[in-house]
Amino acid sequence: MNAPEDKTAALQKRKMRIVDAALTCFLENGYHQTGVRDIARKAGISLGNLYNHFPGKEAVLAEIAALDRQETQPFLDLLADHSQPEKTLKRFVSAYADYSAQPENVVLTTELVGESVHNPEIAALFSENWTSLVDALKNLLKAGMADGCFRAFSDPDETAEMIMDLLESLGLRLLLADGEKKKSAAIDALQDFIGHATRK
Amino acid sequence: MNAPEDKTAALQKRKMRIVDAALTCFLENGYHQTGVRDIARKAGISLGNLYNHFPGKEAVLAEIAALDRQETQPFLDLLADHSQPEKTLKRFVSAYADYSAQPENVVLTTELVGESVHNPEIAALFSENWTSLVDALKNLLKAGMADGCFRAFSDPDETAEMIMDLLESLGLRLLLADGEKKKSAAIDALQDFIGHATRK
DNA sequence: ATACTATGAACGAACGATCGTTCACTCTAG
DNA sequence: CTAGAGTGAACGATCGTTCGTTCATAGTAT
Repeated sequence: MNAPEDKTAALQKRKMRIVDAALTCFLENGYHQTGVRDIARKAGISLGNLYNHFPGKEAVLAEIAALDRQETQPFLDLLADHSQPEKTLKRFVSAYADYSAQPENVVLTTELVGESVHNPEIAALFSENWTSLVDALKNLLKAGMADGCFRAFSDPDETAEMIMDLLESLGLRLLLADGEKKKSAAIDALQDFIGHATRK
Repeated sequence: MNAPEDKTAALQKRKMRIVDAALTCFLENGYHQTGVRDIARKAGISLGNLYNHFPGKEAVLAEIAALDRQETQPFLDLLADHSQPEKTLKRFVSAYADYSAQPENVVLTTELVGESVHNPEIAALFSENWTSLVDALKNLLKAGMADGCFRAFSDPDETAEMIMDLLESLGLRLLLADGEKKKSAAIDALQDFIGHATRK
């Protein structure tokens, strides 16, 4: 076979296998309840070999948190469209609510937040994703203020953060209620609530 | 000394000492990072004696979650005043925001939520507190709709849950931002946001 | 082509620490 | 005398990490 890029690609594949396995474990049992052996077993590799790819357990979590950044890109793209701020906001809310309503995303976020409270390194990674979304949303709100389709927010940044809070909380609320019937009603109510809070 | 109520009272004191110690540990390092030995040491008792008062580590957390219910009582009282719903809502938001902005409350809630995701028993206790607050708030919103100071919410229950979400999220946001200057601005923006979302 | 060496992925036993829990025991108040 | 609060050693399990080893492959000198 050919050059070393074949090898490094294979290595990346292995790393991904480990990350996927770890993610599954963390979602099922939580970060602290998951042992390194659990991850290795689910990834189909040996315990020792895991340490050839990651310096330790926390590094695997950090990799997961870092990969999460890629997931936010589509939403950043969505928010970049300032031509019709009100429509863009509605579409963003709808899209992010769908994303946030997926149990796996809720559980991962919960795990990451819980770890962030006691672990600055994870907190930094987590805050990066958060800030980029809040910034993009804030800019959309400002654009909407400028062309008059939103009311004049005294603090667009805080407003953006509160809208993001509502979106993130939605998923957790649906998860802990575990009644399936509520999802669409909750999203409707959310659109309505944000609509009234932002209109002139 | 006198009757057995003296003894049971002393026992309760001990239990509280343990609960307090456990709470401190959980807040500092998280539930899973705290060992039973840490709790016993901080409570000033022996390891074995802790098991004379609690059947195990999880029971201590459950006790903390249960005690949390007492903290919500003042807010339930506050929300029971339906004479001027708009004023009551503002006062509730202000009071709960202050409560929620205290780091210890944020961290405890975070810990409890994180545990609830993987532990139905804790989830049940947590959901009890949550539901009582949401119900009281929902009733206030309905009263406000009836006498015309709020708009007609299509789903008052969802609205109440979203307002609670905003209040709970506020504390976490302030904690993770760890900039001290933002608190009053965040609360102002929150009042403004909720005000616009609920007015006619 | 053939032998030798170097590389590093892969492995699982083993390490020391710590986990939650149990237990046999002492001490003390009623 | 007795009930039970209080003690800390000890248990078996599991934790994250390290270690010595094997082995397939790549490169190189012959």
